[in-house]
Amino acid sequence: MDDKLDAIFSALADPTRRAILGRLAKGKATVAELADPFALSQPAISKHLKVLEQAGLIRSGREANSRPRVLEPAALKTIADWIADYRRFWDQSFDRLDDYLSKVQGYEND
Amino acid sequence: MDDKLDAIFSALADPTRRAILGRLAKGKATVAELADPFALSQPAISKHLKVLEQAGLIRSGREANSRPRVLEPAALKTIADWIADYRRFWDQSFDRLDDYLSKVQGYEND
DNA sequence: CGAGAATATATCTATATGGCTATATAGCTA
DNA sequence: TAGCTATATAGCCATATAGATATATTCTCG
Repeated sequence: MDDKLDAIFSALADPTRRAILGRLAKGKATVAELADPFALSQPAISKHLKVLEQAGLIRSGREANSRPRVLEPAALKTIADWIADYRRFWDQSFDRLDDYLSKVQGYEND
Repeated sequence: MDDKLDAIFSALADPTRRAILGRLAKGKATVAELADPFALSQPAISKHLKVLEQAGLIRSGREANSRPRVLEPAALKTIADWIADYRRFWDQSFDRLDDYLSKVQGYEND
């Protein structure tokens, strides 16, 4: 798990890679599309994509000639869960809100 | 802001540093106390602390002979906010819950 | 099958990072 | 002030990372 967190945090510690995730949040994209906004070589982008994929933040597909990438939310959830343990430090109302919700359980939630 | 995120994510991409934050979540601690659980030299720990401090994740105090560290939650909130933009990708109920809360606003929240 | 398009891999270079040991600094306390 | 304690800084080494360019691979299409 530590290794997972290492890889995910490390992958996110780069503005290019975060921007790529931002783009993928709008939907599937090819390598060329992902590279377009940047003044970087295509291999540089491929390298960033490899880092993201190894961290589990994205996945590669296969579509004719191209290998489109999609977001893989599980990895983001992993670190969101990690951070959640610290939430009480900045969000005063968190404990009470959490408490409140656990009692309500009546709101629409499948 | 990108620089800030770079520094924070990068600081978190190390298990030793995350463990230090975990310890500080239980309260203020001296460098010696923070170093204790690890098989690392004192200078190595001091370096990690510097990284955490430059990322804004901790602060140094001054108490007689020692320089105790405390958690600085704002930096963690910064990345929690960043991740929040992706929450809808893994949390199906998020949109509706968010909607629900914005209507209630009557729960105890100062 | 041959050409072109999309992407990956290899190799090289420069810089960053994490660890160590040795040493410096700062504040108590006798 | 001298010495002890707590911590920081300097300098060194090994490895990792982010770029680049050149080249290889894999499909598609005529």
